[in-house]
Amino acid sequence: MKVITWNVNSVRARLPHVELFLKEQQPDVLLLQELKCEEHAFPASLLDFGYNCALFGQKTYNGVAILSKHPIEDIQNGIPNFEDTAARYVEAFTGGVRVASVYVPNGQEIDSKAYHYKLDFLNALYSHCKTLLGFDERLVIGGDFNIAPSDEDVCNPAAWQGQVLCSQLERDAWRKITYLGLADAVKDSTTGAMPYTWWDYRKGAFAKDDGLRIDHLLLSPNAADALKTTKVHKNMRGLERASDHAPVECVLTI
DNA sequence: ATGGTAGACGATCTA
Repeated sequence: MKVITWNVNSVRARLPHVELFLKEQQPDVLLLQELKCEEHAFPASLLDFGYNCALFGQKTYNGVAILSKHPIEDIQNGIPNFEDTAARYVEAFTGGVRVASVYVPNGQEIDSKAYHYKLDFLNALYSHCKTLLGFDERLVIGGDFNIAPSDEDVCNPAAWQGQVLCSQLERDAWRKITYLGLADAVKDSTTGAMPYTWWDYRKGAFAKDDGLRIDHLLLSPNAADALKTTKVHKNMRGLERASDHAPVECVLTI
């Protein structure tokens, strides 16, 4: 089973890329973030590729979805027990796996209101992950976490020292979630340099490979036992009018 | 302390 997560930065602006990607990669499950549209505005053509969809949309900002070749059941919009006006989390059971598409808040500036909202969101995600792990299912949580877990995940750590995406409190929150027993699929299957998943549109960051690894796939023990390969589809970031994020893939032997 | 780019949207806001 192939599961891929991708922050598309507007699904309508990225329609040709997403269509191309579905055709070429045929993922079983595609977890999307930053749709930037409501459900009625989601491009129907994407479902013509043979996908079912669980969609938690929002106008202008945020919006997350699960596309799956398999039937989708047990859909949950938003993190349970967390008040949030933003559409940043959708979860469902499909093809024998529980999957979630998560778009963690960016945080804007250290100590800003947005930063504390990010930490609150991560704390709620931690609590919910603890609940989900109690189900003892195969679980894949994919998304844009807006956290580079360590300096190995940053091309230029000095420039990002203490900044949002790299601050200690964010990394502490990440560590707390993974220490529940969730595997960082890409890290665990990578030898040598970590692949980046996001490159800023500004200052020619992609051309310089000045990126960060902030999009992740977290696997429960049952899913991690089945992990075969991972891959970052960096080529998608190099296209004209690309999202600033590349798709991140894992293949499970189930 | 701001800039650089992108997207939605129609002046700024988020990233």
